[in-house]
Amino acid sequence: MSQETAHPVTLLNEIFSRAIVDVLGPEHEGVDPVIRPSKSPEFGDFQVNAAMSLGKRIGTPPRDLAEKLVESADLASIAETVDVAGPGFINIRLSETVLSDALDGMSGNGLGVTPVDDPHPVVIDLCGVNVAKQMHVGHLRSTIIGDSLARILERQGREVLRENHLGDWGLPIAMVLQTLREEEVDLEQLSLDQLDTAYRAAQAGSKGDDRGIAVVEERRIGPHRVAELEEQNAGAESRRAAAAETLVLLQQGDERLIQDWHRLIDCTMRAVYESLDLLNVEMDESNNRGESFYRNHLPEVVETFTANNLAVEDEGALVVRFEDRERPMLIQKSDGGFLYATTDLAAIRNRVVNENADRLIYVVDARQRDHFKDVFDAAKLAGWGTTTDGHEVEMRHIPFGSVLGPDKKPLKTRSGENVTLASLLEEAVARGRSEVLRRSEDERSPTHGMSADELASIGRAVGIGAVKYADLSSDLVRDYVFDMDRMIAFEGNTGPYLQYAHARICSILDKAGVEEEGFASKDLLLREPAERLLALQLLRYGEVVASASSNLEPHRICTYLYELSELFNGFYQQCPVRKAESEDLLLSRLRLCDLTRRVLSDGLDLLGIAAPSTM
RNA sequence: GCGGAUGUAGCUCAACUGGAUAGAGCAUCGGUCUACGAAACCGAAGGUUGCAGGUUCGAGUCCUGCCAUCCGCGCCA
Repeated sequence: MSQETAHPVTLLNEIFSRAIVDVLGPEHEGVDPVIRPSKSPEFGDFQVNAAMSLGKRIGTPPRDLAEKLVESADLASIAETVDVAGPGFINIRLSETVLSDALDGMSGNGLGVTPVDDPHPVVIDLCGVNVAKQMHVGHLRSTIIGDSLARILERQGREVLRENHLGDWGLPIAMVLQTLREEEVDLEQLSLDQLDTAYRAAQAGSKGDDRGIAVVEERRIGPHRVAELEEQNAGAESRRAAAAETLVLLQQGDERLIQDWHRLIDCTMRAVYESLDLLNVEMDESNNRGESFYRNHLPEVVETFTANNLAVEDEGALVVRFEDRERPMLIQKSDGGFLYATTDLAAIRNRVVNENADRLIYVVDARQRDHFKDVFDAAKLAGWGTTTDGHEVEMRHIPFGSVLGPDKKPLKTRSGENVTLASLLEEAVARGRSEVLRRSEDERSPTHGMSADELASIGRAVGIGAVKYADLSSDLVRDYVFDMDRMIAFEGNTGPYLQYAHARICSILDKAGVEEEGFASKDLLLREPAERLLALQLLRYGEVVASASSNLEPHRICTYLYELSELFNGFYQQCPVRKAESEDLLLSRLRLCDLTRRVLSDGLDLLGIAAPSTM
């Protein structure tokens, strides 16, 4: 790549790194010049912030140092203006050619996204379906955040393994099987509703547990309450005993029970795949890596800990202790049974040792922070913090907040039950469709006269896109209030706003009637402020994807795309494309439109959001 | 009790990891179309960044102490 087609930030980094060494000496080799986009167009295109922190460290007034750097830096061929301002900011306005050449470079080069060269796969643990339980809003977040992170990493060329850590084994499943048998449900005709009922019956039956009594006793609540719970407990105990027997049979591979178990999974997963499909998330059976997958690995995992004195017995159970905290982690119960921590450890071992992954990402709600801290630390103690070829493994829990209702409490239905994912998506699709339909009734709308099928499909993309965008567009750890009216709005920082900008560009390009070859190699003219601002924003795309990837924060892409859409709309307002005053300007602006369209479409794809060409 | 997260305009959220006058969008008020798609654009108004200290040229961002809300804390997952 010649110097002329390099990215402006790359150019400025090189020039100012050299200037820093020239002015301050070779010991300042590799110091970051801190190049940033300018905060405001009045300051130019880019600012260099290094003079201030450096000046302080070496005892030179920052402004003087900034002057010296500017003197030493060879900017004549690329900059229009260079100024030192304020306490020591260096403001730079680049020449039109540097910008247009850089756009040329990004246009033919993956839109400026630089590939990451790492042969290790990345594992992303997402979705987390419980068999026999319908998906709810928590699964929504885990699934679409995880899917977006996967897309971002894949976009950089990394191999990503999406793993759905199914809750498909153990006592809870045995209890459901037991309940279904008692109620003589025909498993061949098993419906999701029946399964749901059985799950809740099983839960209710076993949950009048000891903990309830402990709490009641602790708080010195009346003895009648204790007696009540004890009575419940008696029933629960007998149910648990029955379930435990069922579990033993299941573990021994009882043929009929295994067959029932498969039916249970099929019934649950059919609905799961339907929702995933609607969400535009690509996952199928091959992504299932649940508890049953690891069930035979658990004794070995525990063995690794005991053999290395990493686990000790405590009140009959096996616990791992950590130096920096009181709280131990249980890996085996006093009755010999294993816990979810054990399964998570088995998964880490498999992902590192067998799949050779060097990055493990867990998209699980924020309440499990402590759990993952423990599991990661324990895995490192066991030696699974390094791949077999010696790379350090990065284990990251991506904690996300809860979805709240209008009352700011976790989202529930009016009757107090969890909102199912299916019902939520159904509402999103219905809202998207009605919005699209309503606007298509306007004779001047490009969607006017489209077939019902086409409108329905666009409406689906709008509704689902709205929900996904709302979920991904703010800092993940924060709770957010689910408000369909705000999400589906076409104004403001929403999915539909971005989709609209995209559709509008498609329409211009379509109506211009010029094929891509007609403008692909034409000169980009960036004379108008709006053209220049749009160009600068387009040039940031690669860096934004890189930052979303290293921080694992999809909302950075959302903010960027929103700003891009705003700048495009400003450009659209001020710069006629089809009615441009000359042929050269027409072609140049078509190129800007096309580049913007490609970045919008690529960015929305990283979020897993469809970009219809008409809406 | 211990540990963790969050707190920014009336509301919903940003702030490129310590940089210039803390930015957007809703909502409110006022301007732009016989439309390159007005589902858009431009403008006005709105702030002691929970509180109090500290670190330095410079703090929403780092440190200390409080306050409020939420979450977690050994044989559930």
